[in-house]
Amino acid sequence: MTEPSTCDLILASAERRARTGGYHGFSFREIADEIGVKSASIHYHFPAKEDLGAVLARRYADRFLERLGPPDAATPDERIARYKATFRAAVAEDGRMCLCGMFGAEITALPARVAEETRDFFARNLLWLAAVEARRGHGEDAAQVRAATILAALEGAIILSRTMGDLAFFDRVADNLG
Amino acid sequence: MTEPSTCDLILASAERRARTGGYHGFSFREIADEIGVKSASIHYHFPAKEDLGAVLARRYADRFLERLGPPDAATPDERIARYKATFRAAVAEDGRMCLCGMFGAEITALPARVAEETRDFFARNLLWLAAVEARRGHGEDAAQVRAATILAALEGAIILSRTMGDLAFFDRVADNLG
DNA sequence: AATTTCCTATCTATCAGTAGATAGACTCAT
DNA sequence: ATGAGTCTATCTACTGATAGATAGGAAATT
Repeated sequence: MTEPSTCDLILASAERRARTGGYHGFSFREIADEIGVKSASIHYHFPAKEDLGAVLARRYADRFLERLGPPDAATPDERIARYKATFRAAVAEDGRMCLCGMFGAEITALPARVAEETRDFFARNLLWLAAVEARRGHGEDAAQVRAATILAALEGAIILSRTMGDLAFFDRVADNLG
Repeated sequence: MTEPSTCDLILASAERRARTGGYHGFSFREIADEIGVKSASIHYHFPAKEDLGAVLARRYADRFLERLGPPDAATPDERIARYKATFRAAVAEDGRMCLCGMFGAEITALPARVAEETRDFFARNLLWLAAVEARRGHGEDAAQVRAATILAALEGAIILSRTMGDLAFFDRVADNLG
C-alpha cells in the first residue's frame, strides 16, 4: 500500500471543495490545513490557483471520459445508460456537483486556462454523446441535438436534485430522457 | 424620472455579480465601488452577506414567476414556450446565469437562508410546470416528471450555452424538449 | 413658529481574519 | 552535492463586519 502523494492529496481535497463551493469557494489554506501541510507547499506543486484549477478540470474530464469507455461499444441504449450512471455517481456517491458543471456555471468568472479546460470537458462529452446517438440512424443534426439535450438535462438534474435534497429528482429526469 | 434608490442599486449590482461568479464571487466592496458608496453603507441596508443573498434569491424568484404569469392561461404549449423564453432571456439579454441555477450549484456551500430561498425558487418552478403539464391530461406523476425534466434541461442548457459561448446550444435543447 | 428630538442614510476609521503569493532556509534521499 | 519537497516567515490586498460621527429631514414638543 503506497500512501498517496501530496500532489494527489491536494487534488483530491481541491476537487471536493471546488465541487461544493466552486472556483471561488476554496482556498490554498483550507486545502493545506486539511491534508496537513503549509499553503506554501501547495504553491510548490501548483504555482498559481489557475494552475490548480486547470489541472483539476483536465483531470476530472479525463477520468470522466475514461469511465464512459468508447462510444461504439455495446448498444446505444447501453451506452446512454452508462452515461447517465456516470453522472448519477457524481451526486450519489460523492454527494457533490459535477466539477465542470460547477465551473461551467462560473465560466465568465474563471481564469482563462480553467475556462478552456472546462470547455474541453463539454466538447468531449458532446462528441461522445453525438457518436452514440449517430448509431441510432438519425441524421448528424439530430444526433447533436440529442447530445446537447442529454448533457444539459443531466447537469441540470444534478443541480435540481442537490438543491431539493432528493436524488429522486435526478432519476426522474434521467429516466425521462428515453 | 426618479433615480433608483441605493438599495436598488445594491441589489442590481449584486445580482449581476452573483450571476457571474456565484455567492462567493462578489464582495461588498466591489458593489460599493461600482455604485459609488462605501461598503459600510451596504451593511446598513443588508446587515450581513447572508441577508443580501437571501433577498437576492427571493427577489429573483418573485420576478421570474411574475414574468411567467399564471400556469392556467392560454394553452399548455404557449405556457411552456413562455417558460423557455423566460429562461432564454436570462442568457440572451443579460448574458448571465440564472441566479438560482448558480446558487443551486453551490447549495451546500450557502448560508441557510440563502439556500432556503434557492430551494423555494425550484419548488415554485416545479409547481408551475407541473400545473401546466397536468392540463395535458397526463397523470400527476407524469406531470411531475415532465416538470423536473424541463427545469433541469433549461438550467443545464444555460450552463452549456454559456460555456460553449454559443446561444445555439440553448435553442437546440429548448426546441428538443417538445 | 420655533425648537428639540428622532430617524435615515451615509460617512470615516478600524478590526481580525483570510486571500494568493513569494523568498529563503531546512531536510532528506539519491 | 544535488535536487525535490516542505518549512518558516512574510507580503500586499482584500474579506465581512463594527463603532462612532455626521448631515439632513421628518416628527413631536414647546
